[in-house]
Amino acid sequence: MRQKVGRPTIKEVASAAGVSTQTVSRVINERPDVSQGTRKRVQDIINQVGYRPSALARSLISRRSYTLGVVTAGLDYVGPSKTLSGIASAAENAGYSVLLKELSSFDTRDIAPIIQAYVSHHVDGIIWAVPEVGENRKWVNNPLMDIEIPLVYLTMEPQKDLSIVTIDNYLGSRMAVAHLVEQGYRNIGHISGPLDWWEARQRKLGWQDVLAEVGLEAGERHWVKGNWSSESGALGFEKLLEQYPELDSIFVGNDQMALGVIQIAQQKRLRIPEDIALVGFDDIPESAYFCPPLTTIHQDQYSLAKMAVEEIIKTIESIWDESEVEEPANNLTLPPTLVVRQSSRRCEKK
Amino acid sequence: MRQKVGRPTIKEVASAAGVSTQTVSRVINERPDVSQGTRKRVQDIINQVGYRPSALARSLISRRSYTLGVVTAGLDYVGPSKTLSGIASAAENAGYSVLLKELSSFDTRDIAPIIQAYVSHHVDGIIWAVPEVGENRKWVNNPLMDIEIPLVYLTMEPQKDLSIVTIDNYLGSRMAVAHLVEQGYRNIGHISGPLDWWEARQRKLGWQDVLAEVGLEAGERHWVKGNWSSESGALGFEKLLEQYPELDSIFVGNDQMALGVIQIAQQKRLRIPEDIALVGFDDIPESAYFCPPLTTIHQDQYSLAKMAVEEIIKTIESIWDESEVEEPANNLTLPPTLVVRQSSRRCEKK
DNA sequence: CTGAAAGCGCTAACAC
DNA sequence: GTGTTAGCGCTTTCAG
Repeated sequence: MRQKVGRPTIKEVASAAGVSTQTVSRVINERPDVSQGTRKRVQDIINQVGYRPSALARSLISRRSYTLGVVTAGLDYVGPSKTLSGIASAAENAGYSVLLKELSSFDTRDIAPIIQAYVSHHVDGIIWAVPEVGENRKWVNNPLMDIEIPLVYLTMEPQKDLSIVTIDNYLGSRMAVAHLVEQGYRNIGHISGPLDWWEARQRKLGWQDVLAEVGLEAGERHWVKGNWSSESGALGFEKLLEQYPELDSIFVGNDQMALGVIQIAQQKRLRIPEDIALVGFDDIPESAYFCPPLTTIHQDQYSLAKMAVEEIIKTIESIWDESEVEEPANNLTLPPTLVVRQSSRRCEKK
Repeated sequence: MRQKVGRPTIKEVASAAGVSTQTVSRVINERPDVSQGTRKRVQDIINQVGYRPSALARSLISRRSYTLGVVTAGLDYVGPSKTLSGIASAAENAGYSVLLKELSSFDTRDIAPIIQAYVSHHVDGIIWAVPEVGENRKWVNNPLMDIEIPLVYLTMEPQKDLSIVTIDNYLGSRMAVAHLVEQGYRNIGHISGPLDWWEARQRKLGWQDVLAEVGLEAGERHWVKGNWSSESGALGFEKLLEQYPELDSIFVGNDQMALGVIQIAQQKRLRIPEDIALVGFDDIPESAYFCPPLTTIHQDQYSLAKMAVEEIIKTIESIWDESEVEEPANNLTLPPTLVVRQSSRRCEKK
């Protein structure tokens, strides 16, 4: 017959120390109103039996779980996993646990079960760290979403009355294209990401706008659509070369696709940057070691994540501080930076 | 004065439906002993008020949380994040939540706080998805670890009485080197990962053993140490060229370092594979688009993760099935596969 | 089939 | 300083 041991409870500690459970509670919560002697005695027992207060029971009564629900998607991409990493460490530092949920697809529309699960777990806040794709944000202003739980979104179009933290993709794209213009390139093509992604649209728009502003062409034959993969970059480049033979440089929607471009360029004996200059987006670790090293736009997903966590915790705290002033929803936009490497340096065509 | 709204409780549902809380409980747990009429009436109220049973209260009483603690590290690496992705989806499918904790460094030795936090949260099991580095497994057989919680480890040296799920790095390495031998290469160097990593040691060992078995040299001057980064691969390659000039091929400990090798090779006008053949390890998505495409060893981290989750859930269930037979600790080892691309195809040196 | 009572592990609000 | 009483939201006896 197996003896039921289980973990020590506050009651056991109390009786072992000869005090009431209330006193033990005071000790573990570091309340001042316990005498030194009692405190030490209780603390000793606690260490001795390895007592850990039940977070469950505590959350149940205190109505706070110190837990954040975090929704991600595409953890096999560099961006999302880096973001998650930032969220996890920021939450940890703030004393919050992370209840993770990964969406099986980017454009999951039925988010009710997820929210409900989080409600059921009494999370104090939710971070929606999924990029905006297709209709996957349709629900944000739904009546269904009249949740009492603070919610912060990552990487979506800024919107009134919502807490959103995002990288400025449009600005990044402008920086990339402006750099090519400065370097003297005049026939600047674009390989975009899938246009149901908000980020892909922003990046394409930046390209169009900068070219328009300096009086260069950005028409239909000057760009092609990819799907973020290296393969689509390779295919896209071949197509672009056909429809835009004067092409002297490309702003590519992400680094993976740029890698595909590099491969085709090698096959066709096109030199980078002498024949075709290249700028990517994302600054994945490998991009510094492409042949040639890739000029790209660096996004600091880590800071982004930290800001999101700080934002949501601020909101949570404000609810509990009884400060009648509800924390207003904030839109925070982080600027990316340009990293210049060899793939875009101006070289005279021999 | 702020009205306390809060979420609906079982009590409210009960009184709204004119039944006792027990009956509501029976309905949400889909117990058979409720009449059709009552069931429907209760269910309607539930949907109407949007009632969700509290997972906290349930776990507290049922002593099961249907939650898995998952420990990772280095989510900015491809491997760990892919593994986490697999764990998240497998857990989801099995109806378990994931409480995530990311270690700030690989060789965290003081794991007590982590375990204690998980105990406090009543997790049903823990998946330790951190690679074995340095002394970071010292605690596994500690008395401190006399936790009642099932624990499954990923990616560490198989060990009796522990549940371990891992890729066979040694085998993968053997496959890589054997492939080079088959292709006719005879001066096969190695760039290893940091040797405090178990995986790096395994990969190096496979290289040594295969070479020894076929009567080729694998001495001190035939390998150098890297740290997984592309930069270290580049540096390592330069050093290796000096100390091992006859070098005709390299088995590199991971794909990132192989990328560094490729960069240096281009600078030195060494052709791959004509002058130097290359095999990597990991099969990161980019490796198919390196110049040239990289032959490498593919590890299926996703299946690995799935197996770990299945393993731990089996153990958890076995505890609750009162089946006096404790589930024995299992060591599962998954074979990787060789992916042949251009970087290792035998070409006659012109 | 349904309800009443007890209690999971803990803390808030009061007594003493 | 410390103990008592009540109860967080739910489920498990055990009556009816």
